Parts: sequence; structure tokens; C-alpha cells
Amino acid sequence: MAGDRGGPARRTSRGERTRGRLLEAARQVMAARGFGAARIEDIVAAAGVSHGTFYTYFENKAAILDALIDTAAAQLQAVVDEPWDGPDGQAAIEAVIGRFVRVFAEHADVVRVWLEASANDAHFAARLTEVRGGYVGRVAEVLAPALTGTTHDPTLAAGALVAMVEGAVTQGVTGARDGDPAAVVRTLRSLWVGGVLRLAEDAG
Amino acid sequence: MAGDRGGPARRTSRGERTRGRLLEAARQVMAARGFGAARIEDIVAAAGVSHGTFYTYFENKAAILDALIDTAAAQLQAVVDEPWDGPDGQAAIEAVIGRFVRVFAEHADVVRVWLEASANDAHFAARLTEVRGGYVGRVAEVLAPALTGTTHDPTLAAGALVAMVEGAVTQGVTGARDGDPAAVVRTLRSLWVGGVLRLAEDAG
Amino acid sequence: MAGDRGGPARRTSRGERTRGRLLEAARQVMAARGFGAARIEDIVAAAGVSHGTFYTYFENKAAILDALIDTAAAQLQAVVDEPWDGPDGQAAIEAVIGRFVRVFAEHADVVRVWLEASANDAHFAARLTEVRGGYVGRVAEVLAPALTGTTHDPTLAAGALVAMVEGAVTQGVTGARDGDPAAVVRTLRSLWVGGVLRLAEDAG
Amino acid sequence: MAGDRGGPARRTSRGERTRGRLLEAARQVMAARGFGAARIEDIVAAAGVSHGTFYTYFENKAAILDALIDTAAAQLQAVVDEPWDGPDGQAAIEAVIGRFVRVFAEHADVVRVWLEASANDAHFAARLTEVRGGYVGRVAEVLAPALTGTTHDPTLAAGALVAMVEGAVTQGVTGARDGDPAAVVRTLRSLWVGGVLRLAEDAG
DNA sequence: AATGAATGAGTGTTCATTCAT
DNA sequence: CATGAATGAACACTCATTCAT
Repeated sequence: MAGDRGGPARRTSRGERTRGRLLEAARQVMAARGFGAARIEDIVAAAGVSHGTFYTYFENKAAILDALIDTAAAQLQAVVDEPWDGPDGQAAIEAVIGRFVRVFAEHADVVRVWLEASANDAHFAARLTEVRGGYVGRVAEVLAPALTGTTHDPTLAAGALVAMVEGAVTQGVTGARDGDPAAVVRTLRSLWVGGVLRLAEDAG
Repeated sequence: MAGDRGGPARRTSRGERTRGRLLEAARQVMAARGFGAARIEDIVAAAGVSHGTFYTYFENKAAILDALIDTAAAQLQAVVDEPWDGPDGQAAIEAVIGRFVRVFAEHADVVRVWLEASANDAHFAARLTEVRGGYVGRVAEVLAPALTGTTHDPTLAAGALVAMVEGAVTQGVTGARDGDPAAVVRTLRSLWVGGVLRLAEDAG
Repeated sequence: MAGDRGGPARRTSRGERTRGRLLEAARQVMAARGFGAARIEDIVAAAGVSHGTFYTYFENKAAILDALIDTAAAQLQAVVDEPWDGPDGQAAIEAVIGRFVRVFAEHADVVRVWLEASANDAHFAARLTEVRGGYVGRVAEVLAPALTGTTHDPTLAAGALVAMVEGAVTQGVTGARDGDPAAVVRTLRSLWVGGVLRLAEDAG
Repeated sequence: MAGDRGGPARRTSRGERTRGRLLEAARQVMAARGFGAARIEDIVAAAGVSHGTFYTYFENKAAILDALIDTAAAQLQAVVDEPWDGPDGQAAIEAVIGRFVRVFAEHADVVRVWLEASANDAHFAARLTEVRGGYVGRVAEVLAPALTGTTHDPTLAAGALVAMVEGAVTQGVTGARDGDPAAVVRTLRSLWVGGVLRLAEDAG
């Protein structure tokens, strides 16, 4: 995993607990202030440890975000790795979108921070490209058969659909019925399915 | 307009030119490095003026981004303010999406920086919410008639569609046929139209 | 007390020593160059610590002067708070003036800096007014009985007498027999006592 | 006179007027903000001229204060140069103190700024020492005959008395009957005369 | 004489990171 | 493992002064 410090820490359960507290604190602080504005000071204060202890567990500020991203990325990847039927299987596509939305929503704060960090840091930009490329590519694969013979590029379409889900969840789609993730899934599913059907109809 | 320094500067055409050069330089530097990492030093070097001159025209780093955002926001708003037919007028909706995409693409660099700055700065977050709220609300209005009798919330749907366009353009869904904005517009238009038609079919 | 940085610092005796060195350095540097011209750079160099360490103990340049003033103000206040006999008790008045002169002389450098800072900074001006008001008021109280029936205002007289002591010491009325504070006390005492007796004789 | 710029300015009456406006503006701004915090920008704004014009009339910021001090110093000197009787001539001493108070009061704002500038600038400190030395020396001369045979140093006593007057006026002696300069003169005169008489009584 | 745009040296302050205890 | 004091590089910002017009 990225972001660890190989050293002595994490051998004992006490160290494990401290590390966990730091991760949770970093997540909260970065969600609240953003990556750039989050100070180590804030994180250690939230975790209830001393300043120096931070560096027992993480090499630097980037490393702790990296560790946070590890978790989110793994779950995002899992959605993609699971079996996935074509766009015609309504229930299947709905399940996939549902999982996407749920995972994104669960990690929306980390993803927001990740997006911000990508603007300044090539490493985070690369990880983003890699992870996004992974699931956009998978979606494109699924879309491809339906789009043969049309003028639409599967990767372009996949990117747009994924951006729709990512944006809808990351931006909070607030103003609407926040409280009901099921409603969000339902609407996104219809937009996705309807959009894909339309693409398929556009003859070359 | 936000982002100006009230009094002294910009009375002569020479001053006007300097201010313009600073804006262009800021745009380039911030697009390349992001807002946080962009140093005044970089901006003035790119503009070919001295360090102090920056502050003749802008109160601080945030102010010059504010000025950049003024332009982008005005054009985004213009797209929304123009007459706009219902979702059935195919040509009309295509034109709107086309304009949206074009404006977003034209200011994609500024929007990216704006997104980053929003993570740290309440002012930019508020401006983003305001501008986004404006066009999401307008799209929702247009969608509303088609969605009566369905379970879909117009604002939620509008937010998702706008996120799709914003994300597709901002993230440079490139990787695919970059060079062809017309292709992007065509695919986004089909996804949008198809998605909306599908929503309308979903009976409550 | 004003001038501290709340939390982290000053828990260990090492920190305590560093803080003390900074205070002493600030006192010397400000006495030599004045408040405005004293640079943090000069202070940390004199204290033998790094630039950043300054901010571990004091929020900014004003805060360290504030801390210096805390000490001076407390001692000035102490002179006033001690028991104090009427203007007739010769020995008593001499003791008070002596203490005044000694405290002023001991903190003359800080008071000079304080006076300078008051010209630019409302906070220091307010503290000065407050402290001065305190002992001028006390002196006026003591003077009041002797001045009933005369045309003299006790506060005015007290202000003038205090200004005499403050000015004599602060300006280093030196040039004359510097080395001998006792001589200064003796002369000031006679001027003070003689002046007050004269005021008392002036019938309304 | 110190503080002028020899050049083209001040030849025409228009130039003369501009120079006067700058002096008056500098006086106001420096009185309000202090010397250090007064910006050329503030002064030219108050004078209603452009930034560059300042340097047509004064070499730098110090020069304009120097010019202001010229006037005050000359009048202070005049008080001292006028004929002056011994400490026994009641009317005479009262007249001198009255003139002192009046001149100090008239230029109190400039003197305050001058005091502040002396803390940072050797030139102003030197001028202050020179001017003060002048009138303190004169007062000491006058006092000397009365103090022969006592333990009191005339210069020390003179310094204290002058500090009393200077302090009383410069600090606004507020809290008391501000509005009545005559009352201030009366009280200061009694303190002065009573003090001196007492000194004279102290046998060596 | 006047204007105001341009300059750039100077300095306060922040904060990630190190290290002695 | 934990602590928190110390470090110092990095930057934003100010403002007196110059100079082309």
C-alpha cells in the first residue's frame, strides 16, 4: 500500500490504534478545510496525539492522503471488477450504478480532497487518471458492442456517464432530495440507460 | 465586478494593457500549477512586470482569480439567459448543449482552478454554488414539465446532466478524440436527450 | 496576561528558557532600534534561536511587546497599590516618588518603546491610557484633600507631576549626574513637594 | 531650512500653494497615524495631488517632517530667546511658562510625531536633543543662582520642569479641564514656582 | 509642474519536517 | 512509541521612490 512508513510502528495494537486515529482525523480535517489548508497541527490535534507522532506513521502530508485514497480506490476498483452484464440487463445496470453511487457517496469527502490535490500534485493526478481510466475503460468495454456502427466513441460516452455519477454525488446534488440515495440511484440509472439507448440508435 | 482594485489603476490605456497581461499570465500559471501552487512571482514573471505591479491592479492572489471568474461566470450565465426551448425541440436543446460545452471548454482551465480554490476558500465555494445554482435551476425549470407525474426530481436530474457536461469537458474526457469538440457535443447531446426522454417515460 | 501564545509552548523548562531569551532579546533590540525598526530577524538573532521559533512563543511582533509591557505595567501598578500617606508625610511621599522613579528607570527602555508604539497602534495607546490613568488617578486622589478650596484641578496637577517623573526618567535627564539615581529622586521629591505645597496655598 | 528640495518648485505661487497643502496634509496624516504608519499615499491623497508630485517638493518622507519641525523648533527657540527674568519675578515666570505651554500646545501634534521619529531615526533624535538642550540649558541658567549651595543640579531640575510642561501638554492632560489653557498655565506655574522655591531651601 | 504606472528591496508570517529527550 | 521544541525555506504583501509621458 502507498503511504505507509515501513518502520517500527504498527507492530503493536496501540500503534495500530494511533494510526487509525490519525487517518480518521486527516479525513475529517481535509474534508473540512481541503488538502492544502489542512495543517498537520490540525490533524494531530483532532487525533489527540503530539505533533511528532504523525511522522512515526506517515512520511509526510501527502502520504496520509495516499493512505486514505488506497481505501477508496480499492472499493471503486471492486465495483468494476465484479461481474457486470450488458446495458440491456436492466437490473444488472441498476445494480452497478447503485454500487457506484454508494461507493462514491461513502468516499465523497476523500474524492473531493483527491480532486483538489490533483491540481497541484502530479502523483495524485496520476493516481486519479489511473483509477478513473480503470473504470471508465471498463464501462467503455461494456458500452462498445452497443455503439458499433454509430459515430459515438465508447470512451467518450463512458467518461461522460461516469462524470455524471461522480459529479452528482461529489457535488452533493444538494437542493434535491438529499436524504434519499435510492432516488439518486433511480434517476441516474434512467439517465444512464436512456442515454445509452439513444446513442445506440444514432446510426453512423 | 469582483476582483478589481478600486481607485488608482486602469486610468490609462497603458495600465489597461498591463492589467490584461496580468490576467492572461495568471490564467496560464494557475492552469499549469493550480491556484495554491501558483506564486505571484510566477505570474508577474509571465506577464513581464515587476512584483509590486501586481498589487497595483489586484489586492491579492484571490482577487485575480476572482477577476478571471468574473468573465467565465458572465458567459456561463449568458448561455442560460438566452431563450431556450423545451426538451422536445431537438435542434434547440442541441444548440444549448453546444453552447454549454463550448463555454465550459473555453474556460475549462479557469473552472478547474475555481473548483480547486473552492476546497479551501468559502468565497469561491459560494460563487460556485451561486453560479451553478443558476444554471442548474434553469435546466430544472426546463425539465420540470416533462417530469411531472414521474418520480424524478427535476433539480436532481438537472444537476446530474450539468455535472455530466461539466465533468466531461473539465476532465478533458479527452483520451478519446480530443481534437473534435463537435463529437463531444454530439455524444453529450444524445446522452442528455435520451436520458431525459427516459426519465419522462418513468411513470410515478 | 496579554502577549502569550496560548497552548503548545512553555510546558517544559527548556521552552521557558527560550521564551525568556526571546523577551530579553526583544527588550534589547527594541530599546536600541525602536519598535518599528526592530525586525524579528534581529530579535531571534539576539536570542540565538531560529526565525520560526519566535512564532512558537509569540503571535507576532506586537505580542512580544505586549508581554514586555505586562511586566512593566504590573510593577507600575504595584507602586500605586501600596499604602500611601498624604502629601504631608514627607518620608511617605519621598518613598513613593522613589519607588516611582526606580520602577520607571528600571523599565525606561520598555516605556520608551511603548510610547513609540502608541503612536501607531490603538491597542498600545489604550493600554498606556489605562495604566497612566490608574496612577494619575491615584495621585489625584491623594492630592485632592490638599487642593479643596483652590482653583487647581487634582487630575491636572497629578498628570503634570507624573509627567515630570516619567519624562525626567524616560528622557534620561541624564546629561547631568547620570550615575546617581538618588540625586534624581531627591530633586524630583523636592519639586513635587514644593509644587504641591504651593498649589495648596493658592486660595480659590 | 531643512527639508526642501532646491529645484524648480516653489518659484511660482501655484507651486507655493501645492507645497503648503502637502505640509498641512502631512501634519494631519502624521498626527493621526504617526510617522511610521503615515504613507506618502495618504499624504498626497489628503493634499489632493498626485503621488509623484510629492517628490517635486520633498526629497523623501523624512524631509517633510523636517520641514514641519523647522516651524515648531523656531517658535520654541523664540520663547527661550526672549528676555526672561529670574524665578522670583512671578509675573515674568508665569509669562514664560504661558508662552511655553502655548507653543507646545500649538505644535503638540508635530512634537508627538517628532518624539516617535526620534526612536528610529538618529537625525530626529539629534534635532530633539539639540532643541531640548537649548531650552533646558536656558532654564538651567536661570535656575542656577537660586540653587547654589544646595545639592540640586540645575540641569536636572530644569529637565524635570520642562518635561512636566512638555508631558502635560503633549499627553493632553485630558481628563482635566481641557478646554481651559489658562487653568493649565496657572497650575503648571504654581508647581514650577513652588518646586523651585523648595529646591532653593534645601541646604547642601 | 503634474501625473500615475512601475519598480523592487524589505519583512512578517506560516507550516511541513526533524530531532533531542 | 510518544512528545513538543526547534528549524528554515518559502511567500505574500507593502510602500518609498523613480521616471516616462
